Amino acid sequence: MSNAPTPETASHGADDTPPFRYTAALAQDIELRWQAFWDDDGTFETPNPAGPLADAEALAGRGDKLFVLDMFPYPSSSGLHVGHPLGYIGTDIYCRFQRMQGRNVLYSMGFDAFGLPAEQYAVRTGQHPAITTAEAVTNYRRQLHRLGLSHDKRRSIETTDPDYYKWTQWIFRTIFEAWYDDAAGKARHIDELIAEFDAGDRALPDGRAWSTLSDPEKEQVLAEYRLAYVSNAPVNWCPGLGTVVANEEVTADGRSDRGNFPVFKRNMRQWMMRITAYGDRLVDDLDLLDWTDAIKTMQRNWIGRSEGATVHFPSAAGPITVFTTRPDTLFGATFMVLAPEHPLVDELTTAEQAAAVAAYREEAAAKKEIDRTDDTKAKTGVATGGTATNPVTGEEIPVWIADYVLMGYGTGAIMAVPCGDQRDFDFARTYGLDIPAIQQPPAEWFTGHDIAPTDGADTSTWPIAYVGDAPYINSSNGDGLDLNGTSDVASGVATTNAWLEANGHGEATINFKLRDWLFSRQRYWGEPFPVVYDEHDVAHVVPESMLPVELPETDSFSPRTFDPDDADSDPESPLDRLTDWVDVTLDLGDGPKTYRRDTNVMPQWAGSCWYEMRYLDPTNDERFVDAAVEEYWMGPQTDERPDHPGGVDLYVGGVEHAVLHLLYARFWHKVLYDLGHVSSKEPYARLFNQGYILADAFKDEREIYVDASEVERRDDGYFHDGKPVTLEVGKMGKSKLNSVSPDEMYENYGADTLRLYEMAMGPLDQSRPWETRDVVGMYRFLQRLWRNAVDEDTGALAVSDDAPSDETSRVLHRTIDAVATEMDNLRFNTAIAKLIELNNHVTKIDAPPRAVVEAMTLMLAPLAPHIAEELWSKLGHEGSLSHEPFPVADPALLVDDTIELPVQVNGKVRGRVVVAADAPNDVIEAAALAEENVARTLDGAAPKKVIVVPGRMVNVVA
RNA sequence: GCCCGGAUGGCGGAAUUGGCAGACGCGGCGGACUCAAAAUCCGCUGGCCGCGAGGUCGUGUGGGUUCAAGUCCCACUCCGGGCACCA
Repeated sequence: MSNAPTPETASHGADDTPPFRYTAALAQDIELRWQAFWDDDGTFETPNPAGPLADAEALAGRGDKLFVLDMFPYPSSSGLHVGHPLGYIGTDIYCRFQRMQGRNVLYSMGFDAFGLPAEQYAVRTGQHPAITTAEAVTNYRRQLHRLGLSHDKRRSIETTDPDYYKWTQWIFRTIFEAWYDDAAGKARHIDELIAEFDAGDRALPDGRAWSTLSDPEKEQVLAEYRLAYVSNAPVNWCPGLGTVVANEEVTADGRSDRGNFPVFKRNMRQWMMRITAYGDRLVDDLDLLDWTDAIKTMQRNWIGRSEGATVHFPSAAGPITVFTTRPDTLFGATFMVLAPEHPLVDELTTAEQAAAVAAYREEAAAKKEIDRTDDTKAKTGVATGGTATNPVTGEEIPVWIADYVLMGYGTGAIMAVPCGDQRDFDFARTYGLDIPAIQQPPAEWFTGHDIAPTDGADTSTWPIAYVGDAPYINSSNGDGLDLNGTSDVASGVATTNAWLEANGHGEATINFKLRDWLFSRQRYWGEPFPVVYDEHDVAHVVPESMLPVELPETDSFSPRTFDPDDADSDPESPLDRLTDWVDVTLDLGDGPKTYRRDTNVMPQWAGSCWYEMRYLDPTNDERFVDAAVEEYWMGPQTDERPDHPGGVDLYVGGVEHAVLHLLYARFWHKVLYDLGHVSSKEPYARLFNQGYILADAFKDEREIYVDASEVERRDDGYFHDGKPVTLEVGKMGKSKLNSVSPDEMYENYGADTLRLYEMAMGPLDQSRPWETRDVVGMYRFLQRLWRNAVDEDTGALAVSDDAPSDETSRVLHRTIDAVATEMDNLRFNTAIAKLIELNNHVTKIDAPPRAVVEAMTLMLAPLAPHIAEELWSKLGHEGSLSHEPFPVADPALLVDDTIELPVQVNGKVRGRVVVAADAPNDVIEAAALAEENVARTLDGAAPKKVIVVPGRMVNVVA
């Protein structure tokens, strides 16, 4: 370990500022020196148990492992604003604190550098995305480094680096070569499936004999099983962007979320990922995760698992199939509603209704999805004139069409149970359809709605549908199905499902809202697929030895865009034009042959689906991560919890990734787990969502943002250039002209002040508004703390070797106790407040005792590491304090001999008494009643009751 | 429409299982230093009444439980986020 750096000279602030005052200039001097020291010293390099970064000796000196991860940034050309590093500062403090607790902490940072924004920026400026991305990454690295984050820089990655995306492609290859074995409940290698087909142990779904199939036919069959497959699925074609966008990238009104261009549905050959195979496990394993209930709920809702039944209603046009979560209510199904686009509508429609149906379908087709699904509008529909047979009652029920039923969801048809569903009830009342009761509502329900109780099927007086548990009535068909009298929905569902299955009318079904993941993009700036097609158009993944498939150089990286309204245009990827690259001769095991490369690239999510694992073993060129290294850092902590799934110990990031990123990463991780490549079942054991930094933004009368830094506050409002402007609070961002750069803060206050300010603003998980003028508070705190230890005129240490007073010791140890607890729980705002209190106490001491200053310096170190290192060095210590033990509170100093208790009379504080900490209740009571103001308030009246809460307070009930 | 959060001084926020509301910071006021200002330092700072001792009101609104409610329960208002007729 090298020696601590020495300051060159005293810094100089304003004319008569003492030369060794903690000014912004001195802070900068200190910060740059210590950042250089940490780099040279390798202070934050973390040893691995195996592989290139293994260091057995260093590892032996460390305690338990801790893997802390930030959601890595997408480097934009405009650089960081002070909102970006909020979470990074939090994780850095936590890591520094845990290092001082002896943990072996892995903490690094990478860059998610592929993606459409870089490509679009490059298109706008005419520069290659590789160049603009590299510049943005360099700027981000500088800004983050200047913040003093304790990253292990050897472990940093960029998703655009071929050495990184080689393994992204390898994982794609692995997923392509896998299938989901429902019986085993896990993914297996595709060769095992082929072996089963070859041996005749598994039949083809369509009954053909495997041995009679040609190779391309076999490949077609296998594509039905593979976890990555090409599908001729409907996609969202956006001619204005020249690319296909995912469902989740389309806004509610059917436009692209980037650029706001129209989006059209069209069919296209696309790579898909079979994430739906993991629907159950993605839901069930949420129970193993230390995430907030809010995020878990969002994932559950997105996956949308609902258990119910598929039911077939016979009709003249063939069976109409619906999915229902409430098959137990089939006896109340008195009509059906189909989407206007449903393929059976034509056949069901009678001659009399043909004109009305045609008109309605035309009307529905012209509506946007948002209008069709607008809940505030009245439901419309028309009868087809056709009927279907309710399979449990045998009754003919009318079939309607209505635009609120969407072809894209479920089967595009529903059964309507008007007595138990408000939407169906409204529809039935509007169009005069039958509403027989199938449950007997309780008496209170009738009185609650001011109507006379009815029984039997009559619902004519009901104002609304009855939704709730109640005994079934009219729910028996004399053919083996009888629910009458039962009031338990679960058993009603189970009984009905069994009957449907036994009689061939349907079966129990689990339905997911989750769809397979559209995994290809017609763009340039992404990972190329490691896929080639042969003369039969069969996809082959290239062997591992041919990875990475590098993104070819080109100057024409823009997607070809079209008239945004031209729905009939054909997508063309930038890679399509590079024929030298597309047409390739390879030997895939049966001699050199000509192939055509896949010209799609992967979506931005790909690189972020596994990046945490590359931090573990960034230079490994044999494997994406060494197995022993993965197990050390991410293996299940079964000693902590028997069902611990493994994964990152703490993952911090914004709630905007609650669904997509987290779900995709979990899916990839589970595939890798099933195939034995990782020991952890889940990538992120604990998730913490940080808040956002908000900032005032101002709009002028044209509704255009004005530069927030130029706005003047007056008593009568806000003004820009003398004109009134309106205030709008929101996320900080370049487009709102309210960004504050960290560079500005480094220059005016220093990184330590910025770190403290961001943490002191409020709890880490809460959004809070930025106020530049408040930053000075933390700057003053550091100045006072510095002055307590250092003579501002000479720069010499100004501590005494005296033992601290009893009072000071108690304050110190109470602070140690509180700060350690608060830091361990990520409550840095209150940890800072406790340190300020201690420092304010120390300020009152002439020459503060060394023991107090040393402990205070160590406690400050995670929060404001540079000034702490400098003080530690001035206190005569060699090297960095980063691995010094965090101070430990002496329990004896946490308890006082005497305590002051508030005394209430009827709940209002009337006085205070000082008693021995271990005083018995009757002594406390006597003291309380004797207190002057208490006695006066009681005015001689005898108290009815006295409540003594030991150590807390006394309440006298008069 | 449904679901999930949230609402505390002029501002950001603090407050174990219900137990002294307003820690800490900003701002404001007063003072020290200075020719003066800035910076820095010290003190005060929820509203109202009172010379004071003290009293009184007070955690979005209205009820309730309790010796005691920011905290628990019921109803409501507003703000933020998520979902979108999910069958």
